[in-house]
Amino acid sequence: MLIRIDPTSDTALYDQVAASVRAEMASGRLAAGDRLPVAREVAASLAINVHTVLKAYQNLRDEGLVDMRRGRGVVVTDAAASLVLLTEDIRALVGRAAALGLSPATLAALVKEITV
Amino acid sequence: MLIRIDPTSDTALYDQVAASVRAEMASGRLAAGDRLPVAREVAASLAINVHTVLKAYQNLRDEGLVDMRRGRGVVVTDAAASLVLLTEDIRALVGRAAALGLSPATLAALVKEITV
DNA sequence: ACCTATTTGTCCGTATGTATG
DNA sequence: CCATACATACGGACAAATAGG
Repeated sequence: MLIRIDPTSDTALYDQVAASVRAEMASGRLAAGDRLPVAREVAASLAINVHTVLKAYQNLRDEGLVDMRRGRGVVVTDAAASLVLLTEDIRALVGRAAALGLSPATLAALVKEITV
Repeated sequence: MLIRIDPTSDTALYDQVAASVRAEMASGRLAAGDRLPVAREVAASLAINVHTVLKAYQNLRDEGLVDMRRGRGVVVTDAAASLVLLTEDIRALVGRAAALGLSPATLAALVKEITV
């Protein structure tokens, strides 16, 4: 499992960690049943706090992407599979946007605006 | 605003705080537009940590019951009004359960089971 | 049935950032 | 510019659930 963060980014660390995990799910490298690395180890390897990693994991749990249990760890749920399908749709959308001369960034802005 | 906790209870402190606020909303003592007491003061008066209160508040925000903004505080949303209505339904349900010889505790267990 | 290691859950304390008024 | 109050991140400690020997 590869989790990366950019300390210079202005997005919250726990959001970066969660996004990193989601990306792994979307790519299929993390599938249902797979276990996420132990929070404390992730924190150590990224040189951030355990609480920060746990908050990321808990957010993923709130999204239904993982199950968390004491002594058992964090396990990817079936919901992660739909992320893979969603990714294909997103890619297609980005492609259509690109064909229209719209960058992924502006597309993201549009999506965000509509979501809100 | 009255927020009470029972240190001897086995439910998490932040859950007790959140439940206390929800009760105020359900009773109508806290209505839309009202402001929740500052987290730091609540923590001080209950002799618990600010984070514990903030976590309770953040949970309430995730439920859509309050709005939280830096420098402005925590404000009750319109969604709180529906809590009042819901309370009436709950009371009615408890009444029907009681008529059937079921205690609120067993009713709660049933509700929980169905929810899950 | 017991014990131990693992791993998340909760709580505390502190510090700094940042939007609001 | 200043005070307020939540947001984020760090650090540490102990509890509780799970798994495995």
